[in-house]
Amino acid sequence: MKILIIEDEPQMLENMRQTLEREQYMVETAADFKTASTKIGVYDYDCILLDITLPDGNGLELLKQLKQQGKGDGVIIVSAKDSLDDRIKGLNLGADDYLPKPFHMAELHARVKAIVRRRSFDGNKLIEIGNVIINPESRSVHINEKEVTFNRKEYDVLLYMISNKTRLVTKTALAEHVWGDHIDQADSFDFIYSQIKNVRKKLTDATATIEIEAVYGVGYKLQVV
Amino acid sequence: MKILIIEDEPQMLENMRQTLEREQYMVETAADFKTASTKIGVYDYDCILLDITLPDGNGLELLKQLKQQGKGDGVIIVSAKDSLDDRIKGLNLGADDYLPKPFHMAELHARVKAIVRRRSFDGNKLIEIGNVIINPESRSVHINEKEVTFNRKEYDVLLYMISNKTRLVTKTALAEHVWGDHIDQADSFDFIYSQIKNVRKKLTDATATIEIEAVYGVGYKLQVV
DNA sequence: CTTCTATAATTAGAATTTTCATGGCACTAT
DNA sequence: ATAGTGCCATGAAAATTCTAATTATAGAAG
Repeated sequence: MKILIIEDEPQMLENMRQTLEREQYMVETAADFKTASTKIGVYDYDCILLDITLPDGNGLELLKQLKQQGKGDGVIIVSAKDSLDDRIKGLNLGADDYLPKPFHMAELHARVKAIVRRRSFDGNKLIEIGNVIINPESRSVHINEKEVTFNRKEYDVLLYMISNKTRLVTKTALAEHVWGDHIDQADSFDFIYSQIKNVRKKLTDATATIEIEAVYGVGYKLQVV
Repeated sequence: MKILIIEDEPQMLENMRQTLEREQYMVETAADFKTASTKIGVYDYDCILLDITLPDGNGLELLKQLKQQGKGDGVIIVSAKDSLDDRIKGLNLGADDYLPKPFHMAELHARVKAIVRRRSFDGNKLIEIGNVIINPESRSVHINEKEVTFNRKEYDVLLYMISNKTRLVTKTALAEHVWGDHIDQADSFDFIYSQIKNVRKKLTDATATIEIEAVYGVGYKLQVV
């Protein structure tokens, strides 16, 4: 279950991220209009949390754009100004829900849950590539019918790679998604190398039919062999 | 067994809470439409006591909404105005029972008990995993044909783990279901560790064929051995 | 085409940090 | 008083990051 949070206030963003990550959602973030737009262009999200006031544009504008691209499903508008006007505008533009700030984190969780459930009744879907099967609900990985245990970061890395199929995954994307706020300014990606190594080992040890291939200078790509 | 009381009159609310807590129910409360809606979005309740007159909306409206979400089971409407009209409306909307104010607390207890028993698979049935058998109605646990006594929290933990079979249970989920809103920001999960410790001890002392396995960094999982 | 160079990636193992288990104690509500 | 529960201190275990040495890669220079 993949969620994009678009929010420019760092503290707020972090709270939201933590709340949702605790519930095992895959969270990605964007702090401005532009990054949000590009991310949505590349990935599909099950739910998008959209702050209206962004440094480089208006959230409603973005929503309009998304609707045109057919990517505007599962959008929850988050806004400081609970003006009836904005609310109506947002819902008219096709937002699925409207959440006025300030709100309790439980409230956030509730709204997201509602949207996600409404959109997909497949709480129990398995992700399968090659002979690798992931069950997100139990956080378990099966390779060749056998269960293989991955610890947290390893699992996150694998899941992220797999959910991007054979698309190229940049190291920054990987870092941002799996490590979140921990990255300061891409000083070094050593911690990624470590985890990639472990994941690869576990994959080959279990003779998986997928492998993680490095793309020099950019990142990694999944390869089905 | 988790119950939500939706009631805006503080004194009444307190009375109801005390009555039901005495009977070992896990009680949560909401004083208005909005918080009620939020809570139901996040948690699952075995029974919902719904006052019709709320400060920020009509209880029947909430019921309608719940039914649409598929969360409208086990609802008992509590209302001061015993108008035939409201009663019929409520039951037509799919409420399971209707309790006119004023009522005796014993009456409340009886109705709740009836609903809980009627609707749940746990009402009369036994839950069995490995050599562990739980009778939810009497809150008793049998392991290897022998009765083992679990304290309230211990029992709740065990029941929640078992009702999730071998699914992964995150610590937040456990906290929410067993401790309810007692925890605000879950800075530490020490209270979970304590109870897990006790439950494990009782399980192994009685040579149960199930065990609670920690999933590092995430939560717990039940294992049948 | 080959060699060179700077940068990137891999790897193993050490160091650190996080998470979990456990026993005992203190508080609370019977 | 007594049992249940949460809190704390401690230690153990596991996961993650860091370090440093090694190898691979792309592109420039010869």
